[in-house]
This record gives sequence, structure tokens and C-alpha cells, in this order.
Amino acid sequence: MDGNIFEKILGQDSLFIDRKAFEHAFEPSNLPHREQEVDALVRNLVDALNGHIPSNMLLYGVPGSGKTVVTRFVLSQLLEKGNEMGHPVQTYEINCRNVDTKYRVVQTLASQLKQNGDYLIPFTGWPTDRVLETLIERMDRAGGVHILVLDEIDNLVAKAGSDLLYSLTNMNTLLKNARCCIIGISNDLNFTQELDPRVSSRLSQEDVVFHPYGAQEIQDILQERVKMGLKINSLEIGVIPLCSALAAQEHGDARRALDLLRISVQKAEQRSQQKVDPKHVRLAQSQLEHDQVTPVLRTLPLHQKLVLFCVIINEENGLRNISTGEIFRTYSEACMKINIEALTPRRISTLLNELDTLGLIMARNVSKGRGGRSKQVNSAIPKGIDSIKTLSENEPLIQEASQGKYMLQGRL
DNA sequence: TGTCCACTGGAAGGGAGGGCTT
DNA sequence: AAGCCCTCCCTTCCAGTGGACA
Repeated sequence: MDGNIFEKILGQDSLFIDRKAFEHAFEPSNLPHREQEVDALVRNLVDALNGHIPSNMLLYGVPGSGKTVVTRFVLSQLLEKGNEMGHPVQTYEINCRNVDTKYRVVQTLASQLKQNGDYLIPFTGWPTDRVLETLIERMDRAGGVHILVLDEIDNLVAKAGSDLLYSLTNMNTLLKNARCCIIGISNDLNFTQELDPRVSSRLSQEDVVFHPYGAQEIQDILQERVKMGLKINSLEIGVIPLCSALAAQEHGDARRALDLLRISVQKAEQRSQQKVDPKHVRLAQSQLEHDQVTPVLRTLPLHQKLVLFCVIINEENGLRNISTGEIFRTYSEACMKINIEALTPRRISTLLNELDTLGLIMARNVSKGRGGRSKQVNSAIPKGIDSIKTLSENEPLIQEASQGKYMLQGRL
């Protein structure tokens, strides 16, 4: 072979000028169509600079509607101004999807305030109250205004209840030398209904709703990023509208649009083409679907995989709208075949709900009169993904069960 | 109109596994 | 080592239920 294998690709002209412009973590200096929301945050948070405590806020909106990016943008400006004016402001951002228990949230916050000589708080072990006390001590020591951003806060409430939020919203009464303010970010508009009323009144002193972006608005966002990130004239007409339209279908998710565009450009580059055309967008769309689903499939726990596997097997045999009972029977049989103990029907019901939340199945409750009440389940995995193969990877038991799928088919 | 099916989903709690404190 | 605390996964128990059917 001539030359180094990297040379060919390295030497290739890229259509990107700055790939970062399309990354999720990118923080643009201009946020089109979010002026009102920025304004709402600024009007509230300005209190931190006046020596007052800003109201707690709740930001609502579908994924990719700019909640996090707007918050980060405003907070970075606030930090800057705070430093300039000599009003110390501390900000914390916690994603409650990853950090989803009372203990862990408090531990994460307190750890961020750790200084030399402070205890290292273990990730489990201490009584939560003690961690909370430590947090309050450290906040007081740091002084100033502390702004806690709890992203995907609905997740936290679903798993850990209102207890933590009660403690957090109560902190101002315990702090002597510092003040704190909470910004909750939620994808779910109805989540305050699950909160303790005392908590919800304290937490949602100010609500800001982020409406989903429309196709036209997404186009504007893309245009902006294209200016920064791509060479001039690298897109065929129609690429941006197509990306926007596809993303608008996905509940107006701007992140999705950026991903689509970024991958489309990569697809064109891989084919050594000078311009991105709508064909590349279609390719990107199917890759995105694939990339979203397969890691989820791979990392499901064994029983979760088995349940999903049973849904798929049934579907491959032409059955739609499968009931919980049917799934449970297929599942029990599969467990028997691979010689593991089956979980209870109650547990399977929960697992089905979880699969539904993950978007891997569509489950709806229906009543068939005397036939009883049950779920109707269908797979929601995009076509073109070999789900059984993916489920079987590194999972010999599933492989074994899938080899017996014709036996399973027999009883259906 | 009431019955009754096949579940649903809440509540409580067990127990294993991680870790800390005394 | 014994006694806690916290989380995760799971079971057991059970009241509740939408709607076809007698």
C-alpha cells in the first residue's frame, strides 16, 4: 500500500469549518426565537446581582426546545457580571436523569464545593441529612448566591418524590451567609401535579414555557449554525428545509435537526461529494434512528431484553396488539427453555411500562369487556434494525432463546 | 343493570449489595 | 464486628376498573 492509511482522509477537503457549531454542548452567542425566554430568566436572576434572592423557577418544554441552552447562556452572563460587580454567584447544573436520588443530588452539590481539607463525601453510606448539613455548611462558607439548575427535574420527582425538593427549597431558612435559588427544567408540563403542594408553590414561583420550535424557526437556527460551521455553498437547496421538517415532526426538537444536518454533511464527505443533498439527509435520518436505538437495546437488563424479545417474536409471527398475558406466557416459556427463573406478572407489567417509556414498544391500556383489561403492545423499533441480533449480542441466553423461536412460535 | 374477566398499578416490604461509623 | 444508611430489584397483596355480555 502506498503511504500512510490516514493520509487519504486527512488530505481530504472538509465541508466543515467548525464542527463544534453542530455539537449539543455548543453554546451559541445568539439564540434565535428565544428572546422572551432569555428575558424572563434575566429579569428574575438580576436579583442575584442586587443582593436579593431570585425566585425559584420552573422551565418547561419538549426536548430540544432550548431550555438548557438558554439557561446556560443566561447563567454564564450572570457569572461574568457577578464577578465584574464583586457579587459572588455560584452555579450548579445537575442532570437528574443521571443523578436521580436525594442522596446523590445533595452529594454532588456538596462535592462541587469541596475545598482542600474537606471530607470526601462517599457516593453512598452517610445519612442523607448529614450530607445536607455539609452542603449547607459549605454554601455558607462560600457565601453569595447559589443557583442550582436541576435539569430533567421530573425524573427526580418520579423516582425520589418531593422530599429532596422540599429540603432544597427550604435551604434559605437554614443558610446564614448565603442564599440559594433553584431552577428546575422539565420536559413534562404536568409534573407539578405530582409534587407536594408546599413544594410546588415554592418551586414554581416563576414558570417559563418553552414552546416547541416550528419548522421555520428550526430553519433559522440551522442557518445560523451553517454560517459558523460550514463552507459557503456546501448545501443543495432543500437540505435545510428537509432537516427542519423532519425535526419539526419530532416535536420541534432543534437538537435533532442539528444532528441530522451534521450527519448529512458527514455522509456527503464520506462519498467525496462537494455538496450535501437531500439524499444524504435521508441517510442521516436512518442512521440516527439506528444509533439511538441500538445502544439502548444492547444495555437492557436480561429480563427486559427477554420481554422485548417476546414482543418481537410474536410480531414476527404476524401477531399485533399482543396482550400482557400473551407476553407473559411467551416469556415464561422462554425462561423455562433457557433454564432461568421467570419474574412475576406484576414485575413484567412494570418492565413493559419501562420499555414503553424508552420508546421501544407502544403499549396502551384497553378493555376487552369480559375479556378483561390489559395492555395492547406493539414493537416501536424502527424497521431496518435487526433487533433480535442486537439483543443477542453478548447475551448467550438470548441467543439460546432465539434459537428456540420456532418452538415458541408453536404455542402461539 | 349487574357481573365478571384479566389485568393494572399502588403500597409495603424483603433482601442483596454498596458503603460508613463506632 | 455489629449496627447503620441508601439503592436497586423484586415479590406479595390487593383494591380498582372499562366495557362486552348475560
